[in-house]
Amino acid sequence: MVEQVKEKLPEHQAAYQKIRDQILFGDYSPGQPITISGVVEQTGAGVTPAREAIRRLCAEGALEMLGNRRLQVPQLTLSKLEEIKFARLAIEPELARVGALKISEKQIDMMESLDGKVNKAIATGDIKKYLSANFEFHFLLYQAAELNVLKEIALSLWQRIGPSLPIVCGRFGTSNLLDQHSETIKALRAGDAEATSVAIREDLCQGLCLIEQYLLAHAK
Amino acid sequence: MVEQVKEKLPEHQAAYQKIRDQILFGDYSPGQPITISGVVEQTGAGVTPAREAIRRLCAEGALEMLGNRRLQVPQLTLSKLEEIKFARLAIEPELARVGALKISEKQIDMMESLDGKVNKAIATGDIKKYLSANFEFHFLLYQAAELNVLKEIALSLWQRIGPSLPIVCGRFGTSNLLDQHSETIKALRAGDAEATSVAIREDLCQGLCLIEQYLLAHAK
DNA sequence: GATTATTGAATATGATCATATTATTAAATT
DNA sequence: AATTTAATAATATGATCATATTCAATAATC
Repeated sequence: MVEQVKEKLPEHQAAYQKIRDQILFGDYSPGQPITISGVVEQTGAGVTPAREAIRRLCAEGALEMLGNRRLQVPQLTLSKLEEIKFARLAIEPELARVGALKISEKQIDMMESLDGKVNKAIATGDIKKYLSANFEFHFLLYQAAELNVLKEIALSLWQRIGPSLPIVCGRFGTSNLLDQHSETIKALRAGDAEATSVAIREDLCQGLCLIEQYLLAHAK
Repeated sequence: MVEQVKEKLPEHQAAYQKIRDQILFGDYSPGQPITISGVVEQTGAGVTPAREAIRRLCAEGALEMLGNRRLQVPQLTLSKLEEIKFARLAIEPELARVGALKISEKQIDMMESLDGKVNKAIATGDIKKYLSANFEFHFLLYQAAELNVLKEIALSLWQRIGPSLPIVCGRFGTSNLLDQHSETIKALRAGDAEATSVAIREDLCQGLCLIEQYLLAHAK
């Protein structure tokens, strides 16, 4: 008998995902205050599930508890960015390497299609589309690696920079966002795991350097 | 860990810390089911704060949501351990290196004292004492690094192995736990950050290899 | 004028309850 | 005997409410 996949995920998970995506794709600004009632309104969840979602996001570094019972989207400082950079460069190339060993042709096709979306978003200057397509591009590869611990760490790190990306992009414009993904696709098609890892590393470096420049320019 | 000791921290934080410490120091077993009412009893918190604490622990990988509305302490598989090993060896030596640059004499004294507790616990075969003293030894150093993002990642990784440690120790006995900490203290006293990093790396490797051996021996 | 109290609004917090879901046990069917 | 079905108990879930805390604006004091 075919088991029916009933996807009725709990409110707290639905709320978590909704807010998380909003954070990842630039719907919130660094330093923006977050309230429970705000999350309740945004997600349609009850107060208790909303609180659960918030605690989870705090644990992942996507939100920040201020001590005085207040919540906010964290500010990205230069020193925090350096930590994130270190961790991402340690984790994500490994995810890419192992992902390359396990990914299927069909999934590579999907990545190529996502790469197209990325380019289109860059061309049209649609920042949110760019962010979501870029995210999906990377995490489709990471997902293939079947390394859930490392993938969770990577996700947490992405959540920490999400809110700053629209500001950085707005400053430099999407035109400066070169597409580094074709190298990745090429390496994947060739079945070259090491080259895939290097390509992803290059991609990360480029993006992180842009943010670095922005923060340097705006440091006092 | 070392949360800011506020006047009165919220129930959900107190509950989180209590359960987390129990997980870190081996009061729970891998695969053990966790219930909300159980957490309520353990912590004295209400249902809502208990749920918040649980969600946070899930986000940190200390607990696991089973899909069927059930919770458990995660099982440590060999493949998961390999991921954790990779991440810990990437993150913790860096925390040690930067910690060595910033740590004070007084704090080194404290670490030396903790090292004494570790040795004593090994001698007396007190596993829980060993686990907590060892944890404090490492995280005092990591705390000094003032790299909160990396420290949070490290903590999450420790939480994932915690439940398996009493079993491993019970199998091999505490007598096999050589003390690798004196090298760390020596390097810190000499102000040698690189040597500190190497010493911590060695310490991690030793511990991780023990767990690896155990899992290999018990894999089917 | 600057600092300190005070008030009220907004918000977080924690408890309680009704409902929905799941697991477990016992009974019934094949 | 093995499997399926039904009933029960345990548990998670989500809503509501009373209370406590904090912030912001105003008034009072120096």
